[in-house]
Amino acid sequence: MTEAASVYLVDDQPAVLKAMSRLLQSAGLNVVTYESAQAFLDSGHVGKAGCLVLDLAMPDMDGMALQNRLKEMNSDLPIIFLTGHGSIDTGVLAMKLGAQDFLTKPVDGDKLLAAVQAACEHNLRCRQARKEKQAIQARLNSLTPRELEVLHLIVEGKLNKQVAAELGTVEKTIKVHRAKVMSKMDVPSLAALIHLLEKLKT
Amino acid sequence: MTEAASVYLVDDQPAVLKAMSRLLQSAGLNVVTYESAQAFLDSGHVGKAGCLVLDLAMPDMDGMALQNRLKEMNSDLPIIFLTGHGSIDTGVLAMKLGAQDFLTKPVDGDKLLAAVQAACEHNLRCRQARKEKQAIQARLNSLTPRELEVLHLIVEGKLNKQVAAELGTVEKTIKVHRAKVMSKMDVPSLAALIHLLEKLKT
DNA sequence: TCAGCTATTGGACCAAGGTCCAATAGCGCC
DNA sequence: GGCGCTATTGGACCTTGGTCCAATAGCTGA
Repeated sequence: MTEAASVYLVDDQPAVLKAMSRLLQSAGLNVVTYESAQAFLDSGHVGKAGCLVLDLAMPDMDGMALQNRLKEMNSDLPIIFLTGHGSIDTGVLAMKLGAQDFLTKPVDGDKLLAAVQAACEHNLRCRQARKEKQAIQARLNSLTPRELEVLHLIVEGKLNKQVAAELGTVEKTIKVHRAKVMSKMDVPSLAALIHLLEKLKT
Repeated sequence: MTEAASVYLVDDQPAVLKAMSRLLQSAGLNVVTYESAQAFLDSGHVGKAGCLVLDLAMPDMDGMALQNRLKEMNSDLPIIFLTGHGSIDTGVLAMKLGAQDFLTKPVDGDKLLAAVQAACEHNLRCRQARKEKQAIQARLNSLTPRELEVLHLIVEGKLNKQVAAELGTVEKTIKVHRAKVMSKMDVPSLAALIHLLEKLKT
């Protein structure tokens, strides 16, 4: 049904990767490992389901830098940071920037698993919400510019005649556009249309 | 216009209170100080505008405990934690539980001021949103049970006749209830009504 | 150039919503 | 018992929305 979630492990120390990989796999999780942030970015797994377990301190691109990159890319992959010598400030900053969790090495297996679980669930919800939004957006994109104008005014609660006045045309024309909008957006009622657009906002 | 925001300082060390108080006041902020979490709770300032600057380690009730209490009380006062010897874990935990910020002592004056500014702005938005919700809720509460039933079905996009069938009555009756609903909720259109209820959800 | 999409409009007609006035019935409170 | 609120219903009437069929005009890509 839904795409299987994976845990993407990024750490510059192969030994750490190996150990954590074993831990997560023994809990029945799919694991993919990378030895650098760039390697993960290049892998094309950015938009996939699951979560990221990320070492904070790495050469070239460190964990926070990757977090920023992902943010720019509008990714919704939750990030669990791991750090050996992080400070309170970096931990707090990472959380403020939207990290899912921030754990210290040596990591407690149970904590990591719990964090990964929570992250995957969160990601699942995000992905579903995103999918839903995309479906709605696709329908919106199928509207002609004129239909879009009419849509906006209708959703604002304007009457057909008011819309007509605002757009410099007559009510009959608006009726046609309105019917087209309802049909293209695939909604049976004004209420459903508004609910649909509200979902897009959040 | 809007209630003046204050910074509520809680620390068990009077010297720290005094120093921070001076710092914040010199930036033009209203400051109120407390030497214990309980003292703040007793002060009745929980629902007021502003933000809380809270020492983490205190006898009796510590900072996190106060945070939990406020959460239970459904407060939207943002909390900025201060700590002398906090760990990464506590910092991350506090942020996960919704803290506005988590700073280490000795605190950098600029950082604290910036955090307080951000917190106050956040609080202002929260308070406005809450106020709006309360106003809507008040209108909802003025509806009779029957009107509420009708409201829900209408917002789902049902036709008057469908609502009537569902409630075991006739369309005429629903029209009356519907008119009452629109009047009591003070909206000019179905669209506005739905928008109003959507605001309540978030 | 022609087909297709878009925007526009007209007319007719039906369904649905909104608004008057008016009336009945149950229920709790003074 | 009477008053007020709530729920209910009827009828008349108007406005709005939705749906047919039909037609014109501009613009664009094949």
